[in-house]
Amino acid sequence: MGTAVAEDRIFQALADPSRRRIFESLTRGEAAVKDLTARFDISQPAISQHLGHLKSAGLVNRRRDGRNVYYRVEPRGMKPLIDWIAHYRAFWTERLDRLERLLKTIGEQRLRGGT
Amino acid sequence: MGTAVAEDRIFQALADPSRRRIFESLTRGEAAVKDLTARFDISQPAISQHLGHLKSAGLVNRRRDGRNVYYRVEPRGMKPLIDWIAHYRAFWTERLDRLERLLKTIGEQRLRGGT
DNA sequence: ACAATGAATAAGCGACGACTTATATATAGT
DNA sequence: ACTATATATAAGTCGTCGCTTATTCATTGT
Repeated sequence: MGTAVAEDRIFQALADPSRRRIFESLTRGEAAVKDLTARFDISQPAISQHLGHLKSAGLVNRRRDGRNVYYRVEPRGMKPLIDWIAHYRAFWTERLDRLERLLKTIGEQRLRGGT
Repeated sequence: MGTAVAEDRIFQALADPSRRRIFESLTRGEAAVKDLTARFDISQPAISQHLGHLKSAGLVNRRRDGRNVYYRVEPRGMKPLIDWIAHYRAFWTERLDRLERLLKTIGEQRLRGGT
């Protein structure tokens, strides 16, 4: 029953706005903790904790360089999320197509003076 | 600064495992609250609350039929999430491609007896 | 009008999570 | 060895969240 899956940690990691902003910031390039601390208005420990969550979710990687620790996005980290969505992609597109057809049909009926 | 965006509610809605299971269940077809209450091991109010969250996140719709209230997935609801991911798609694919090339290169080096 | 069924809301509780400050660890430079 | 800088961890606080039970609202049938 305790089937904790990959998308679990990812959704949780990205659910917090501050953490998502940090993550988005990292997509624009590798950054050290001090950089992020300067960029955002929360304490350095808070930044480190967020990075810890992102890391254990597989979304970022660490690299040490002297006193600095640089974090960068792990591109493969997003895969489980993409897969989760893709699992229902057929559903989404099918439904969206059906909706478009429906709206089109209704539009045509209205033009013809139908209900 | 309080820029609460669409993906905010979506990520939050999908972050909870129970709620995500309910949502996934709905992707397999429309269902009434009583159906979901029978399907899952949590109380009816809990189900209704989860559905409320999913609804206000734009992920599901309501339809009343007599005493029953049927919920169904709103296909367009996923769009903000897909867009959010797609916004970095160039990033992901670029990085993934580079990674693949790198791994390939390393593999070739190893075959040639390199480090 | 009444009873029965289905769903939503109210209120409260316990756990978890996102912060904080304080402290520990690691590295660099003198 | 000492000091300064960068990061991580510890401990505690406060709000939020997911759940429960109790109740209310809505609809149907007799």
